[in-house]
Amino acid sequence: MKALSKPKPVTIYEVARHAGVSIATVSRALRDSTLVTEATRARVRAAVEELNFTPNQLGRSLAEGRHAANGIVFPDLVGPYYAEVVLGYEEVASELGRSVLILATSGRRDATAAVLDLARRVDGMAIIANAVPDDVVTDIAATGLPVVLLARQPVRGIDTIRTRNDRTAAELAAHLAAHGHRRITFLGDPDRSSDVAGRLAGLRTGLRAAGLPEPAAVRCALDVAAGEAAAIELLAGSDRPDAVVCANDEVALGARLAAEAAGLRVPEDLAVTGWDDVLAARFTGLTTVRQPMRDLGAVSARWLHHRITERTTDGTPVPARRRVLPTRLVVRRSCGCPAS
Amino acid sequence: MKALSKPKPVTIYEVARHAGVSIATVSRALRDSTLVTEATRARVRAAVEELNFTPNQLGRSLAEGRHAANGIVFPDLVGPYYAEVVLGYEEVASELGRSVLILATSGRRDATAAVLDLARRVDGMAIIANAVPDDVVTDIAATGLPVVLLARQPVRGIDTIRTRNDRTAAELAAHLAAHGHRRITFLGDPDRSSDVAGRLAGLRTGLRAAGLPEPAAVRCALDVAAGEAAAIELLAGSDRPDAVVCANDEVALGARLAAEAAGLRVPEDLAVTGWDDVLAARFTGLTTVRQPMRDLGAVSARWLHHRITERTTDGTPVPARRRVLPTRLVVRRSCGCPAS
DNA sequence: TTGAAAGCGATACCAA
DNA sequence: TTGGTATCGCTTTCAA
Repeated sequence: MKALSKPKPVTIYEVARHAGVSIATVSRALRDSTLVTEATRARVRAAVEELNFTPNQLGRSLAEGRHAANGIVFPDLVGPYYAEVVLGYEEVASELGRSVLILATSGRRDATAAVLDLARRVDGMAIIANAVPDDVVTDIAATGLPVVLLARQPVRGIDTIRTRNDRTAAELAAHLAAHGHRRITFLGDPDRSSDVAGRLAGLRTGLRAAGLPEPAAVRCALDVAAGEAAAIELLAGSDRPDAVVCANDEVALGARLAAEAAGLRVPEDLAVTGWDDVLAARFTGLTTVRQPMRDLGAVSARWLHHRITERTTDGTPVPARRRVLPTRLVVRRSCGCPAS
Repeated sequence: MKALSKPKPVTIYEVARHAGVSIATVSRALRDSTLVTEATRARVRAAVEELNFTPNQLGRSLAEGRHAANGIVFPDLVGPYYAEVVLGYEEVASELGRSVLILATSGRRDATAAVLDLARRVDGMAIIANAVPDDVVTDIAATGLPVVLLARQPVRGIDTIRTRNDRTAAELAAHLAAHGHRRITFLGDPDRSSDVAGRLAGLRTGLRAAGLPEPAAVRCALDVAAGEAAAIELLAGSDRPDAVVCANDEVALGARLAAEAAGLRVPEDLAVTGWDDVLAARFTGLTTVRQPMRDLGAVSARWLHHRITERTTDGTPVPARRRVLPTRLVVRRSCGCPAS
């Protein structure tokens, strides 16, 4: 063992010298097939083996003018929601030979700077929900960097993929109405998420169609504690609802805790529904809505790849794409249905 | 608008020309403070503004000889476990000014190649559990690339961080023994995860200490379906246990389903415990063990950063570090304790 | 089929 | 304090 301090990186030059060829030939041998004799290719391979050469990705990328990497930006990874999206994204991206850089923006003051930094390291990026403000999104897209938006209000000229909120929420409303629930309250903040806004809008539509009064809406964050706190206050009020439709499952679970604490039975005294169908929903009989989160990530990775590769063959600007993935009402006990 | 086809990247050269200085000065103005007049700095800044210049990260990294990026490798992101680890890792890494590349190896044939590719794109990487085989780990570490192992059997010469399995599992065993459970079976595969192996070992130790017989061990994967299937078979057998200790919460939830299907009450007829304390555990009264997953990621990011930065000042090779983070038994109903 | 050499876009050393 | 220029490691014409 020599000095461990500097593991002396092996470059293409050494390989070339070792194989008795030029660096150009080494480069070719390592990628093209046609332009190199099988004999020389073998010599190069041998040298590569012997020297344990591994091409420097930076040099390569710089020369090729591409990163061969994609980014994905999300608020955080709390709860299974975003994690699933990221997983679907990663799977497809790496199938397509691209590395994946992640960035969580929640709770950091320099989110914008971080996203701009990310933009310098990738050939395209997906942005989930409200991870970054609109103007940053448009700024980045204006750079020419391919961007795809997920679970977020579309921005002009940018590809967007969402999951169905309105229609399924309306369906949920009809279902609750059929159960005889009349005084329905929505728990969640429509101003902080376009998904939540869509769910509330759908709920409104559905209730109206059922001839029921407008639902009240109580703002709260998307976690158990927030849902519990909001529900405690709500249930202590004079005009207690007979059903709460929650923006997601965590909130619903929190609402349930509040109901228990208030001595109310679910669903007899208070129906509760969620959204996302997390594991806990299944095991607590929570009626909810399932969405194809993995697909959301997968599709976005695929779209991004198209954008990235198409942009080399510059033709007419391909118009922005939109897609809404289907969601499905999952009926369990908490809405008033008999235990299955 | 001109041709949108080639957004013509703005380089440091244009900025230099625009500001009437050399590229060296531009570079300085954008980083050092001392070596540039405030006046010239202003001119450079103006040019940067006007041209909307953004430095190319590849050029920069190549020149600096570093990626300013870290990798993290995990089997998958299913369940909250790895997601939390990744989140903790990302948070610290980006605080330290490093980007984060992720790689999921589960269910891909070319896992090794993918990890090696990742190794070319980062200054260091964390590897979780059995995401990649030992020999690959040592190969990468031999490269000189800083590596830290998480929730995994230590490898000679490599930093490793784990969470406490044995001791807490023994504690759990004692708790179950105190409940009067005597015939205890373990559900999980100790051969596929050092965490699982540690939990089983701890269970053994604890039961022995309590004067109870050796636990049976039934192998199964770490998801609900696997747990359910394994438990169905187990409970159908002639020598039914009175408690099953599961390798994680998902398995425990599956076991519970099996118990219900078999007409057994939990915990009266069968006690069930899990590991991880996922959300569903809390809401189903599952006795389990909580681990600091976020910390696991955070600490590893910090260690990695040390390794990466220390290696410039080459001195004596710092010996590999080891750390075991504490875990905590969370007692709920499923072990036999009264509902709290 | 192969080699020489010109980039790719920054950093940083050496002079001035 | 500034400019000129070598350098990082690779890809890719252009000739031979």
